[in-house]
Amino acid sequence: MRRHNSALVLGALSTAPGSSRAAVAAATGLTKATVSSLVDRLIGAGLIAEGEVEFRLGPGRRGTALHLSPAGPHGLGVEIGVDHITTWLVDFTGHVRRKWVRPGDNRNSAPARVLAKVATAVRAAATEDVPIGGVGVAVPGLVEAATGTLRVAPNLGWREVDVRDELVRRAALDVPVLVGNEANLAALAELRHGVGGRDFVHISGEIGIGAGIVVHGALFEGVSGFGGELGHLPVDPRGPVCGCGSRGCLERLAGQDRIVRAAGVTTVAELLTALAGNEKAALAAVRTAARWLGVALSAAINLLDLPTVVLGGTYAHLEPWLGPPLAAELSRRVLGAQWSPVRVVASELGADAAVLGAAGSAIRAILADPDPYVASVLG
Amino acid sequence: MRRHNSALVLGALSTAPGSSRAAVAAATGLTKATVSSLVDRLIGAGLIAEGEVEFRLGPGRRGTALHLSPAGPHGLGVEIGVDHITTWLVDFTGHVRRKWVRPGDNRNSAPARVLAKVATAVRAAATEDVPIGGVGVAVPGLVEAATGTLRVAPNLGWREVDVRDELVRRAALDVPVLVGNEANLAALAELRHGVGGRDFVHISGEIGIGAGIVVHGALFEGVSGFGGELGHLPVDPRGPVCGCGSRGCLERLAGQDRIVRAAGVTTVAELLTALAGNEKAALAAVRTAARWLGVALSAAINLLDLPTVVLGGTYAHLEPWLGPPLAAELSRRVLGAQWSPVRVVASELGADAAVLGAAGSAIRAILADPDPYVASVLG
DNA sequence: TCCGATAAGTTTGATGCCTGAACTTATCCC
DNA sequence: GGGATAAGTTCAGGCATCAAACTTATCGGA
Repeated sequence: MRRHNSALVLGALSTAPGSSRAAVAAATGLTKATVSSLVDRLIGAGLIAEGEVEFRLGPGRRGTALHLSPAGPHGLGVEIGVDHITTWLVDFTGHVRRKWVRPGDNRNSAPARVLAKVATAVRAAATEDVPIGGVGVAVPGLVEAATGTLRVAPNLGWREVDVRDELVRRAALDVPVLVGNEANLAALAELRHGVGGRDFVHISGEIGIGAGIVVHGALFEGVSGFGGELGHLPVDPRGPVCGCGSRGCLERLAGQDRIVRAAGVTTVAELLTALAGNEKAALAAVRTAARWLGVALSAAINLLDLPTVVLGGTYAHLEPWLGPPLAAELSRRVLGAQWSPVRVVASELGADAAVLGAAGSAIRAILADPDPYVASVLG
Repeated sequence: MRRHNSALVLGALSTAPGSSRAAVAAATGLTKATVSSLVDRLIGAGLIAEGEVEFRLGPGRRGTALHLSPAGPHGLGVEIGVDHITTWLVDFTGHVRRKWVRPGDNRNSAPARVLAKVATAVRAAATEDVPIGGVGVAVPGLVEAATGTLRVAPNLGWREVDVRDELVRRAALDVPVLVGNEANLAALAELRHGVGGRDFVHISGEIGIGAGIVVHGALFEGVSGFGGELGHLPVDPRGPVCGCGSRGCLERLAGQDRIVRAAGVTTVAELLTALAGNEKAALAAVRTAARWLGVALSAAINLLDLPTVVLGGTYAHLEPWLGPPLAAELSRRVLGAQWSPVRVVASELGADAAVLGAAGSAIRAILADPDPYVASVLG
């Protein structure tokens, strides 16, 4: 009961920072008295801090602004990439406090070896003089959310790795560890820091194409956590064979590799230069990819009824060329488009969305249920 | 608090009817004392009834079985079809108490006219000597769940009809009225009475192809309630033009009409005869439809990570021929299939799943939050 | 400058629900 | 018949919420 209401209060302050106790009471439907006592407890645990006195015209006492405390529990985000391990320390309000990057070829290393490095990175971050509320780990593969097990990560060449348990053991952690798919966590970052609102599909195209689906402000992970595999939607049933065994997967037709090659260049940077120079092959390559993306996304939107598509990763940079034809394709293929047209926007988060989301997932867990953390602080 | 726990108790009895108070306490994590007092209240409101004394070996007092009361609030389900209005009265335990059917061509009638007939049917049902807990209305079109507004129903030729308000006004109802898409409500019926478990896509193919998505035992309706439009997934981007303005929609390639025509017959009955007689054209037509269905469903499953496909409506009858090639297509195209193969099963509910689900949605609302009903009974 | 009006935040007593423990009831088995 | 076991009830205690009264802070007009 108090547990639930504490989360309500934190939620109100998260969406409307700087609210007074009275404003929080109004927003949550609780009484001022209840909010007062909950806020006292949350301040005691270091989750909330008081700020300036409110500025407002007219009569009446001014409220004291409340906000999530920058000294509250920090989230530690880890991204295990193909050629790097990136670690970000993010404070309770969402600001990035510190960043580490360890380059290295993880593709050709045994999982145990890489996880040992991750554990070292986590232990190093834990020596910072701030409380750690949880660790989030982003992995480029299928993750079983409930257990934190990585089923398969094609680009790492990993299979059946119990990332959570391994990490808890090696880093001797006493805080929650959450493991998630890269694309899903990037979508979480978009939800917290981005422009997608509370309902969207976030597409992140690096080597593969992943999607994170956010509905009513919550990540939709599917039944066992394998949801959002947009890259393997069959968009051209008679199309080229894919590594997954199927045919005509989106990844083959609109993936970064395909676009770059069709444009007659070798890197994304070159592609962008070519596009800026209005080179025909590049423009056509992007337009074709947009069409295929449109087919896959219209499937997703007809099923899930989402108002917004956020282009992340490499696609964010291609948005000026990719966005309009994609939007056109969607307006043609989405059944409900005439009532609520689908918005296509570019993410502003860049390539680091996944680490940011990983750190954010740890913070989000505390926001959603602060009691365990509060209890651990207050004893 | 009590509100939430009352729902917990009802939920436990709904999944395990005949449990004793002690068993409910164990299942919910509440204490025996709490369960006792909650059960007293729910019996007083007529939601729960005591049954026989438990039969069990060994020492100790026997518990008294509890179950949802058949005299509890009934759900009234209405289906507004193209050529009929069907009304079912279903008791709190899920048993059908009475059925009414009013044939009539609703396709060529003004919504007001049809809704007047629906209101008459509802008032007639309300004269039965049982308490009505709510009304559910199934409509073949896009429904905005929050407001109960029908945005468009192509087969009825309706647009922008405020079904809920109209019906409340005309039938002078003082109980909740829920309006939902036919396919979504059919999926709810499958959840309550069917073989799909707690996570599945339910496909109902009549004139169009609709899908209801159930995840973690709850209907997934999307952001505004327009989800599950499987029929308009683009499965063959270069395929035939569809009435919706897109190209290669599933409905065109695997809809009932298409299968029947491709088989060289004119009705579903003839199709089934032809299949039973091993006629080549019929077998081929169904096999082709299965392939296209597989493409659309693999999109759905890659996105949503669902373990089961339930074939409803006409497809249920075709399952012996449709199921195996569909399952094969899915195992090829679904990325997670190697870890958790997708199960394809035929629904056993027949054509009436939507009405049943509509009635069930009213009952479900009370199970999920019995307090308003309890308060209305106990005053 | 003082005082009434307004609004934020706190204190206090009452209420309602859950809990744990003791108690009653019912049944088996020796 | 009595001990053991288990269901269900009673009762005192605790905790969170709430409404209402109260305190604090600020404005604006007399």
